[in-house]
Amino acid sequence: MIGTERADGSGRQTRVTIADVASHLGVTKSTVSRALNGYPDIAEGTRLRVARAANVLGYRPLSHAQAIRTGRTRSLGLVLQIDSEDSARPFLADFIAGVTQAASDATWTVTIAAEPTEEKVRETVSRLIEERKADGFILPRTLCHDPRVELLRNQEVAFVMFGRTANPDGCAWYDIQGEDAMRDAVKRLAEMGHTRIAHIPGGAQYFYSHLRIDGYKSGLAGAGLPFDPALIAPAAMTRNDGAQSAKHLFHLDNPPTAIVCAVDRAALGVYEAAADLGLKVGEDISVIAYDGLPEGAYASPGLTTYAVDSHAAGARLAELLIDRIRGTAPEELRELAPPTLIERGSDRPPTLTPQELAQRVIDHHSKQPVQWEDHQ
Amino acid sequence: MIGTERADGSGRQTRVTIADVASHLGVTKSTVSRALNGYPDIAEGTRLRVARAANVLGYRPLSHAQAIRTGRTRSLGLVLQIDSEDSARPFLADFIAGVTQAASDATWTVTIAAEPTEEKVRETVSRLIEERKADGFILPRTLCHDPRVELLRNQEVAFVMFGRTANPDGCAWYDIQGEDAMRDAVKRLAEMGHTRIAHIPGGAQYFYSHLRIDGYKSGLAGAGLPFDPALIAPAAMTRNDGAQSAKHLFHLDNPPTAIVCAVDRAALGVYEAAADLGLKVGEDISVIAYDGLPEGAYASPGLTTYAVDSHAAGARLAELLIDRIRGTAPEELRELAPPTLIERGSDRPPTLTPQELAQRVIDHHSKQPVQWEDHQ
DNA sequence: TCCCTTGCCGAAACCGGTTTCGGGGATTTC
DNA sequence: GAAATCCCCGAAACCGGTTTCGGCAAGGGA
Repeated sequence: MIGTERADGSGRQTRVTIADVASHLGVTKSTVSRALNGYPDIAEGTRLRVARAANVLGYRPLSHAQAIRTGRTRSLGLVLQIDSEDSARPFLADFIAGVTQAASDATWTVTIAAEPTEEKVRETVSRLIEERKADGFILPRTLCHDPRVELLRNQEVAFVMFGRTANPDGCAWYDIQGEDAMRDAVKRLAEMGHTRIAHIPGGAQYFYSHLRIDGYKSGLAGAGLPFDPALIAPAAMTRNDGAQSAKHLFHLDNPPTAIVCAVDRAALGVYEAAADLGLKVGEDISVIAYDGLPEGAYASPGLTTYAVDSHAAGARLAELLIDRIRGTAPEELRELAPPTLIERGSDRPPTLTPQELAQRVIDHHSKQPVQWEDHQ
Repeated sequence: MIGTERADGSGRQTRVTIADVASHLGVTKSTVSRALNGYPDIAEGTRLRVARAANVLGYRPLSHAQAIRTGRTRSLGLVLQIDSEDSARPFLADFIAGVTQAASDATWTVTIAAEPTEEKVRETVSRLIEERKADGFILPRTLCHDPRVELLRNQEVAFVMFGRTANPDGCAWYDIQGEDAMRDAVKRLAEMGHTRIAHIPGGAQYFYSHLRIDGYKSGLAGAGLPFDPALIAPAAMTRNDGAQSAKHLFHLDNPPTAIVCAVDRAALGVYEAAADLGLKVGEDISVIAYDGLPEGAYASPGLTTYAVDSHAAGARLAELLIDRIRGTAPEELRELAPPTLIERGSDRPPTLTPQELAQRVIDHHSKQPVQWEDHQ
């Protein structure tokens, strides 16, 4: 008769089932179920009585008992790729907090996994689908041609991307307009008086890298500056690679006095390369980047950068995915958000012409032994 | 008759159920279930045939269908507390990777949530228990008196702690011996010639802070140095607090020439305070800390610290929790691991006596306007 | 007054597994 | 040779929900 009290013999409590609230009201399970799930063929009064009784008795539907019939677990899948070295680390806590809090608010949960390689990520996604541990997936760091997207499209499993991709068919997404950030950065530097503005892009496999290059170019066009392919450095996703790319730029015959980086980490490498050549960031050379890593604030001078709100992104992605799982068309679930500029000290009007800068680099080498390949 | 092929009318694939593999072999569902779950009353030959058929047909039991009867979801719960400001961020990626990879290897999954406050953490844990979304929980950052532990003990839900706690009844744990790290740090500094060695502890609510203070004291005792309560600074968990605590120490009449910090972040604050007073870390003042944050490597000089392997910790915690859920007694699931020293440049033999150091601080103030309360 | 809707809810099947119960056949025991 | 065991496995109940189907009563139209 009861449910919330102790079990028959053991000391363990037995949970309140839908049958308990049904018998408590003198109706059947089916009525309770339909009332709670908003079916239209339930009288308003009944719906209220059921809701109240469920609340009073402390009834919580067992999601996996529901799942057996509905096929839905009310769970979002999040499979991260975490390689041993520096990856999306600093974002992660905020991003996860955003995703899980939005999920919590809708009484959904998040099933998370992390794998070191792209292939293992796919395997894990497959396993989660097969075991129905997740009703849909959030895909961070989307690639131009993303095998995860292929997989999920084929299996007809719902997903949303953090970022855009080459083939948008059937894709829902949330993304920050990194291209606008790059455009604004160039504009900003041009207005300060810089005329030679370089770009260090991110890895070509990421779709955003291409968008940001486009943004860089349109920034040049907007400022009336010519586009010089030599000013697009080799891609850099890490501090070390950023340093290499920066050295490459500094040793150009006609070097840039400002560098716009696709990612903060590369910009921190620019600091390193500048220091090695006796150049001061924020004086001899200006830098603007993108991401909003905390390290940028501790660098000296502080790194001017466009920050992304990872918490908000995660939260919005969770909401979009829930909508997607509930049947909203992917075309209606595409959102872009602007980045926000954090002004610090790394971008200033130029103090040197490109020629003077080139001379400084040459002078530096004549004073010191060349240390070109030290960051092997 | 079949299952792996297309459904009746739709184009969607229908999954392989236990009934499919049963009819494929001409046995009943119950036989298949018992064979797969290792029941003793199944003939060895039958067990093999079932296993092979399941494999060939690609049968994967639906964990939530099992859960409805067994009450187990094969899912580990991980509820993090992430406050807006700096928390355990850098560890997090590695830790999560460790937990999820170990869970994956056992074909378990991880249900994650993050909440900003202690209270909301408890609410979420309760919800996950009520909805049976997790069979047990991993508790990071255990407090001396941890309400989460109370909750789980009362509900008789399995859990393992990352860290120890005041009342170990019914607790399983994995922890790094931070007390040994503090002891060794003091020993190391004493052997270098330091005689005034201070300690900046972590927050008193964390059990590890007390352990580390004990380690610090036993290090002093081991080196034959007297314990001076004045050398235990106010607790500090952040850079700013660390700077305050360090200033407090530097302004002592008989200041320390070396500081052992319970956490890296506080040590980075020591750098700040030292710089403000014109003191050089690694020369005028030595610092050793604990955590192994990446920021420590970028500091100048590099911070000597004891690092914890978060990935290994997460992985081991997942394994312990699975054992715990399967019924192993908590007393048998308690493990301690040693931290590993990362030697960088922040600890050196003393170049100043405490008296000389005190004089340097006084001289500094006479040269510059006092800026005592600038980090408000 | 009668018939046909419409609104609301009960009865029962169903989802995909697990577990209890019992029974048939082979083997052992006396 | 009959009875008692033991080894396997089938039949069916069960877990806690959802969903289909159908029926009863009230309301509406002729």
